[in-house]
Amino acid sequence: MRRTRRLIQEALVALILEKGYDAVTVTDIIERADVGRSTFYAHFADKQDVLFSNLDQLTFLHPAPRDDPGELFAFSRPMFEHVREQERLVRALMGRRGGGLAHRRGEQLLAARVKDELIAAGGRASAALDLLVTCVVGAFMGLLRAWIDGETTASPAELDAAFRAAVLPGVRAALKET
Amino acid sequence: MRRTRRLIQEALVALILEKGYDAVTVTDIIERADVGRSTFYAHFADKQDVLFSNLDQLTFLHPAPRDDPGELFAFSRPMFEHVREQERLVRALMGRRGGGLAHRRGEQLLAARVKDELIAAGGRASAALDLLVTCVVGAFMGLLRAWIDGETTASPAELDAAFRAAVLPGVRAALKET
DNA sequence: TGCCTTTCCGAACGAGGTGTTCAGAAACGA
DNA sequence: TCGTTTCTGAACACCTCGTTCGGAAAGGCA
Repeated sequence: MRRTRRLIQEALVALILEKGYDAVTVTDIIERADVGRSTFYAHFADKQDVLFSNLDQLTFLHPAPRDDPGELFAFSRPMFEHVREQERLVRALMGRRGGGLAHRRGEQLLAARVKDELIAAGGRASAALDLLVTCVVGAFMGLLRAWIDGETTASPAELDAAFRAAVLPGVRAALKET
Repeated sequence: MRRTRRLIQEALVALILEKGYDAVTVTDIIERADVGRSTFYAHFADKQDVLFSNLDQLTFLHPAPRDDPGELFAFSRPMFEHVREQERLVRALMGRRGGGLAHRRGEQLLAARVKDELIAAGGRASAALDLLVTCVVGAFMGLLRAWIDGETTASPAELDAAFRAAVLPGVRAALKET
């Protein structure tokens, strides 16, 4: 049943926020969800499976594509806003407490997007461009995790501004050289 | 004995490179090190303790301080070079296989250093500066991990160049505004 | 209502990991 | 040679995992 799946997913999210992903055991989950042990394994392969099953619900990972092809990194602000709206779920899945697994998924999706934008803006695919993408993604994910882990209380607008200010000058300079 | 400690540390490094940190068990370690179980617990509290005990040997985490106060982020190139020299140990401790624990230590040390440099270069301590620091550290650690995990084969000089090109324009602009 | 199918329950199991304890062996220094 | 430090490895209680299985509960359908 779909209800059972949801109970298990929500139990894991709640427990991650309390103890951190690594400390949560399957036994914890089934007790919290009030579900039989065999029922758990009928729906999910293991703990990680539950974690990933929550990932689809993170709307900020699937932002609206290129509305305005003129502006670079237009995803930034909406993403930070989505993150704030889904604060609870994001904190559980993407922060330090989440064990880093979901974080890597986010990095990969973002890297693909950033690379697309840079190429669309005139960059040529090359090893140097990949390094630039890595820097941009690193900066963005750094800000994201700082906010998720409560190291900053900045608003989405401020995070967006900091990201653009830090990264856009270097990116523009790199694109002009091509 | 110091020899025993070293045997255990080296066993963990070797095993991380083979299986990844999470998959390594204490039993694995003592078998590889050819050491009694009780001996292990006489020297280390647990697996994580062994991991952290290796951290002091990472020379790139303790770079020579501010030789030339004029140049921003002078640590970058020497760090990438140190990383290459200690490739094996760095791969085990700082890469994805290392479980991310040591990676966070590196982030913290680097963040403190970057913040110091920015303030020495005329930046004023503020929330905005902290966000900038986060971006810079994110970019650097992103490059570092990309190299560690074999996503790029760039040389230390190339990594350094990519880091500076991506980050310095934004940093200079931010410093001028103050 | 009665029947049948799907779903869930929870106890039990074996396998494997953890960290501790302890008596004895080995190495070492004086 | 003697005494101290260090290591050994078996045994321990405890926890977690993922599976199995008989039976209970829920739900559709006639």
